[in-house]
Amino acid sequence: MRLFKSSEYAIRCLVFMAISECDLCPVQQLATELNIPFKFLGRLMGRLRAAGFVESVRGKHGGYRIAKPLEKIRLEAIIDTVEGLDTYDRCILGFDRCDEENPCPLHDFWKSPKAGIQEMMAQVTLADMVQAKGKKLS
Amino acid sequence: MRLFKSSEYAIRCLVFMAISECDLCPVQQLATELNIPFKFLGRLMGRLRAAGFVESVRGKHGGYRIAKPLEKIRLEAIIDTVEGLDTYDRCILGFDRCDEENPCPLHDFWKSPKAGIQEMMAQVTLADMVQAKGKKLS
DNA sequence: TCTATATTCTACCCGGAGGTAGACATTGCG
DNA sequence: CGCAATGTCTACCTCCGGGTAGAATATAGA
Repeated sequence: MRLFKSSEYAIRCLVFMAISECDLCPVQQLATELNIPFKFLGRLMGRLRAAGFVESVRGKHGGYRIAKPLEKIRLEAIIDTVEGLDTYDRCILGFDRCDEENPCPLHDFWKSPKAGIQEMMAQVTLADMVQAKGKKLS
Repeated sequence: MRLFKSSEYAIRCLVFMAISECDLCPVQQLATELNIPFKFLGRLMGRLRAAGFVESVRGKHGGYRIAKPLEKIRLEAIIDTVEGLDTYDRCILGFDRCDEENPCPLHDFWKSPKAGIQEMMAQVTLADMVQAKGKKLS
């Protein structure tokens, strides 16, 4: 079980920006502080911008800032934007049509753990992550 | 959250063999019945054999059969053999040292879902899967 | 206006999981 | 023996997530 590297990066950047004193964070700063490849992060931030999580200011002294209230940015939404949610709502054996009528051998055993993951992702917001006791970002 | 294709294949094959009337299952039969690439499955079965889950008989009328009591084959062990367990016991943000002393922003939220997955994998055995109400294998 | 610092866009490379092909080894059976 | 059916081994191909490089564009400030 692991997120895509891109999702990890996105979450760490959003938490960093939420905590940061600065208003605008240039990609260079995020990349350096969080130890993320600069060019790669540039593209990722563009996608977070397109999705409405952040807004950008171009040119000198530009950068990114969070564009919504922290409570309105759910973990689920971040992951959905970056990598999609389909892998978190599928049969653990990969079957397209695995349901109560025609379940795979792991269907019942997988139900509860899967629900746990989904519930967590649906409830936790950026505000929760910022208020959490842990702030390790690199 | 998803298993490697190889893990899905391994689980489906083991359940199929456990259910099957036949003693020996040739790879060709498994590949056809379960719709798995033949050559690919050949290699995978070799690894399941090396790990002791199945044993093989070469030559005409050969094939594979399960080599241990079904109750002694845990889901955890299958997955460990095929893809390793490290991705199921790590920080969800990918940090090497993320613990109670120095937790990441998701550490506390991730604890319970992660434990749910690990517990499920550690408890479910091949016998459980065979007895489950669901037997969808393709 | 010019320059430095930004974002943004496009093209390419790398490694690993999944998949394919073919040769080789082993064995039952006519 | 000789053939057919099987497992076993090695080499290669494909796709995609991750990562790199460079040019184009925008803008604050001297």
